Amino acid sequence: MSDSAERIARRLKLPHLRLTLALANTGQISAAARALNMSQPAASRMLAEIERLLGAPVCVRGPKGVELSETGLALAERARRILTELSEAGRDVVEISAGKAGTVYLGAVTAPAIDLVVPALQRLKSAHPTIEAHVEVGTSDTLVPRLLEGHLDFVIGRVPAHLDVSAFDIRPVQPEVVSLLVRADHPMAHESRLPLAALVDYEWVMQPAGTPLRRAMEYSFTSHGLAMPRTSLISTSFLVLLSMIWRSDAIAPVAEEAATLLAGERGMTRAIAALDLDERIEIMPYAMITRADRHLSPTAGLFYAEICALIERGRGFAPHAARRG
DNA sequence: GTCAGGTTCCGCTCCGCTTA
DNA sequence: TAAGCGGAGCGGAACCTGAC
Repeated sequence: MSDSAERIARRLKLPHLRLTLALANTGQISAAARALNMSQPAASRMLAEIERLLGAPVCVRGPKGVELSETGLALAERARRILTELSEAGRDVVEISAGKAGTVYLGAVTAPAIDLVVPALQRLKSAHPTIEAHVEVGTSDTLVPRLLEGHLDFVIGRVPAHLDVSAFDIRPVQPEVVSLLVRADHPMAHESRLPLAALVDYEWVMQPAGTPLRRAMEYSFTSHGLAMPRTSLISTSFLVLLSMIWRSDAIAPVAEEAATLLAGERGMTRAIAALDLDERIEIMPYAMITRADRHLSPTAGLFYAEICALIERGRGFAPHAARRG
């Protein structure tokens, strides 16, 4: 490390980082000051001190507020990570000193949320009754950025193509299989070994373009030389999807686990059925994803290990699994 | 001219260090 | 251990700047 970098590292304080981050979030010195419970002049002085220390402007002053400079943006990004780490450290200390499991924040795409997260929580609850899981279910495009921002401990999903995979520890699980849901009295509900070609004239409920499930369906149709069927509704909401197929002849592709939960032999409803396709449609494998530069909290580690154990026992990791160190 | 937002100046309080 | 000193941090008031 150079002398000037060493000098900056030695003199930069946590309030400096908090202010830089607050400036990034609010775009105003006065608003940042309010957010940090300090006066605006004090924040202004602290900002000048940071700029003196760095030897570069942190932000560009304007009549309606401030805009972070390149230096400011870089510092704010570091500040976000450092303050998140500190918050995580606090959580670790509380959990360890209390001698009990605390809270885990995780994200999952639909299938593993049903098939892995819920059973893992049930198993952990017997040994750790105080454990609490905050589960965000969504698409990988929304979940993985939240992992990077420090809002989630880990994600069960896929790393979006635009993100650098070296930022993550990735442990692939086996591929997801697609099921097609319809209402129970749908004209095709009782047909067996249906070819895709028999379904192209119906309306479909799809996930947004670019999502793995949508791409798997697009690939299946085009590989059979079929045109994509008419999409009447695009939604990531499972409830909206169910409402649509329940009220119409629409067909909705979902993860097999979700279909089993709803329409399986011991499923939750008799109003929904899964079509019997004559082929197996697979989505690219999802994975256990953690941030490469961050250790899991004790509780998150416990949850992660329980899910891995479930996978090992019941399903198995994909052959090319990359084990965490 | 008015308003919103930032800077500067001044004084107060708190805290750590030094010294008797 | 207590008193004195100096620096850091903060708030209030006044002032500056640019947009409308």
